[in-house]
This record gives sequence, C-alpha cells and structure tokens, in this order.
Amino acid sequence: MPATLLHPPLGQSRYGVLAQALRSRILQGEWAPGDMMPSESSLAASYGVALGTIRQALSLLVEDGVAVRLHGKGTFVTKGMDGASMMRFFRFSDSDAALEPPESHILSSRLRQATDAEAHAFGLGSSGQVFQFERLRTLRSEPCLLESIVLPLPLFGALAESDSSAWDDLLYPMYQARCGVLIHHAQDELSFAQLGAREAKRLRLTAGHPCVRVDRKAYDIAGRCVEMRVTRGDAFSFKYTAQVK
Amino acid sequence: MPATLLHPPLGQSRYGVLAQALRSRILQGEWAPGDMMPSESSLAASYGVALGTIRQALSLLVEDGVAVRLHGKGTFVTKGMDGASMMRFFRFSDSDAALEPPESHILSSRLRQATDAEAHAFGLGSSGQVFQFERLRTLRSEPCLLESIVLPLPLFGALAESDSSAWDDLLYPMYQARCGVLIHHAQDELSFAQLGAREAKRLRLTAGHPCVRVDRKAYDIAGRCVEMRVTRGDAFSFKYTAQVK
DNA sequence: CAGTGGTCTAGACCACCGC
DNA sequence: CGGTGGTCTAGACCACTGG
Repeated sequence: MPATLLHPPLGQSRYGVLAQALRSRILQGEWAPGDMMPSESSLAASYGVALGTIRQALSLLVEDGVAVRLHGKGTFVTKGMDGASMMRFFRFSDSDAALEPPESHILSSRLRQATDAEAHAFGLGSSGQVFQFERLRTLRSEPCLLESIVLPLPLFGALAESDSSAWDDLLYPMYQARCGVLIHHAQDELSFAQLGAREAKRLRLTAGHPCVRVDRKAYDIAGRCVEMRVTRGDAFSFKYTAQVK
Repeated sequence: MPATLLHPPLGQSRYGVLAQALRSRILQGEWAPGDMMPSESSLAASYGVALGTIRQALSLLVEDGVAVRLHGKGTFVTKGMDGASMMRFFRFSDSDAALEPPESHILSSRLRQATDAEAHAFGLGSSGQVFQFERLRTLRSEPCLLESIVLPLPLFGALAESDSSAWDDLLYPMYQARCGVLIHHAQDELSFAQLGAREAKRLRLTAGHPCVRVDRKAYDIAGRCVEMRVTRGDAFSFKYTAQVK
C-alpha cells in the first residue's frame, strides 16, 4: 500500500493529480497489464478522497486507454494493442472483406547506426544503435505487404539477439512478452509512391508499380516512440476508412 | 419552458433519457446552432433532477459533438463543421504545409434520378431525385482536386434553384445558411485509381495518371446521410495522417 | 451472497467570464 | 458583482459478477 497522499491541488484539479499518480504506479509496474486495480472505494479510502473524485481520476485513465472498467468485476490495466486492431481501418485484397490474419515471413535483419531522424524520434543520443528487419506478409501465400521495421536498441536487445525464425506472427504481443514494451497507440501517414526494383520483386509486382506507403510511429503508454515502420503494398488493392468528426 | 419531465428510467439511466430529451429539443430547433442552452442549474430545476445528473446528460451531448461547454459562459449548441476542419488530416502539394484554403470553381450541375445506392443512403423512395454538381478546387490557380457532389433533392431544393456562380467557397456553411442542413460528421473511404480522360483534363494531368479517390458520406446531427461526394487528386502529391488508438 | 462499478442526490465551494 | 460551468464531498441505492 502506497503512502496516503493528499496533495492539495496547485493549479491542478485533485482528480488530475490522482490520475497522474495512478498512471505512475502503472508505469512503474505496480500493476501489470491485465491486472485488476484496487477497487474505487479502497482507492478513495487510501488517498483520503471522496468516491466521486477517484472515479473522475479513473475516467481520465480510461479515456487515455490506460485502464478499462468492467461493471461488477473491477478496473483493469489495459493490455496492449495486438496489431490486428491497428489494421481495422485497412482493407487489402479488395474482393473478400474476411479478415484472415496474414502470415509473416522475416526476410532479413541487422544492427546499424541510427539515422538522425531515428535518434531524434527514439530519444537516443548521437551514435545510438537500432535493430532493423524486413518482413513480408502474405495472404493465402500471396505476397501483399512489405514492411521495414526499426526498433531502438538498448530496449529491444533481447529481440535482436534472438532467432527470427522463432518469432511470433503478431509483433506487438511479442514486444511485450520479450522486451516488456507495450504498444499503446500509433500514428500512420499514408502516401502513394512507386515500387523500387527490389521491393517489386518481393511483392511479385513490376518495378514502378503504384504502391501505398504507410509510415507508422508507434508509442508506448509513457508516450515514447518505440517503433518506426514503413509498409508498402499494391495501391490497387487498398482501401482505408476514416471517421471524420 | 417544456413540460417538467421526470421519467423513471426504464432499462435506461436517467441521464441517458435526459440527454435524448435535450437532443430532441435541439433537433427541433428550440436552440439554434451557436445558441446558449439554459444553465445547468436551471435545467436541473426544470427537470427536477440533481445537478450532477444533468451534468452527465450534457456530457453525453458534448461527447457526441452536439454541444460545447465554455467555462464561465455557458453551454452552447455546436455550430457545424466548416469543411476546412474536415481536411485537417489531408495534405496536398507536398512542398508547403501552409494551409491556404483552396479556391472553388463550379464546373457543371444538373438534376437527375437517384441511383439505387443514393436512394438507399439518403433514405429516398424509388424515383427520388438528386442534385449533382462538379467542382474544381485550385491552389494558387493550380488545379489540385476534382469533386463530384450529390445532394438529396427535396432537402436541397433551394440550392438547386440558385445561381451557382454566387455560391460560397465553403459548402458546409452554405448548406446551413441556405437549406438549414448542418454537417455533423462524415466517413471517408480512401482508395487508389487512375484518372479518366475527362477528369485528367480538368486537373491538367494525363489520362491514366495515378490518383487518390476519396469517397465521402456526410451526415447531419440526426445521423441522416445528406451528402455523397467523390474527390480525386494527384496521388503523388497527397498525404493523409491518421491517429490509431 | 459479498464485492465491484454505475447512478443519483443535495449541497458546498472554487474558477472563470462579462458587465 | 452575479451567473456560468468545474470540483469535491458524503452517503444512498442500484446493477452486474462471481463464488
């Protein structure tokens, strides 16, 4: 049980301070992803605040996607995204909308010096190292997506030293299992380009063929960028749906 | 002042019922877009509920984007989207990110029978009529986007009968001013295609040139589809940013 | 059944806005 | 200054979950 804090709000609301305190306890691993947090009433008691106040604090965490409430069961720390849920707005192979998870094939991997952009995004010092690998995703053995993935190196050392043939098809759960990195959200930038010769060969298309290019940066709960990824695929079998509000 | 309702919740929470009641009063025009709604305390009094309950109801409206709260001033009915805000995730002419609003040129317009898909989306009976027009958008006199816009006809009669040369560059505010239609949200579907000869000429590109195609359906506050639009532009000077959570 | 989150109340006080 | 929304309290009762 933590120290019974009762900070008076200083330019901040009390529930905002409480939310930050709870967020910190989650980040420090006091409750693992999937764990149940203490009940609202016990949190209220231990922090010496009213129930409604702690509920507002928890609501902030729920909005952030850090916690989820289950009526009658409790409040739980979020489990990370599974990668499939991040593809929910995309559609490839226009005919069938059936969502079979594509297979995954690692083509190559290597360690190298981080570029300036990577060092900046990952918060690495100069001469930071990264681990990069290429992955081909297939649907019923048909190549559909080519991915180039870059990970910052102290953090993903365990992955870099492991055998890529034993990797899981779903990367994000594997990041969590092997390196304790939990993907929380991401930003995708879509653009169109033409395939280079090497890429075209992988995808069984011709050089210069139109392709979609998705530049993704993925972040953990703490808001640190922990993955950069470029995905390419045939432009003609591509659809993306966005809700604008 | 409306009848002082105090429905006991029947499978529903009280604040949910209150939110629906307030939503109805907005849809019926009791408070126009931009108007201030009654204060929370007066609403609570007139409905005979506690302040916290009416606040939860209003929070639902705020989540929906139907109302906004301004501390110290009041709660206001949302003004519609202005079209510019719906482009905030797009970028054309890759060089400069400066957001100049593109100019608008109406190329043609006509009345015609609705297709099955349009009749279904707009909720028109068979033999429903629509108003369709084409619009070219330019940036510093350079063509960049070609739009084909379809509107359901009883609703947009005032527009169909007016002189298109006097139209505003921003369509959505004009819909509201002339036809009382307020755009609340939209769904965009991005895909990739090639320009036809006629389209290419408008955009000063060659036939077969790669283009992005954005299929949009726009909805009013009540959730009715009130506009269908297809936008085309050069695929290579296009970027789209999406936040994935 | 006991424990959880969800709803609702009644009232106090604070922070912000505009006159 | 009065009116608005924002925060916080203390407590009651309901609805859902699981043993």
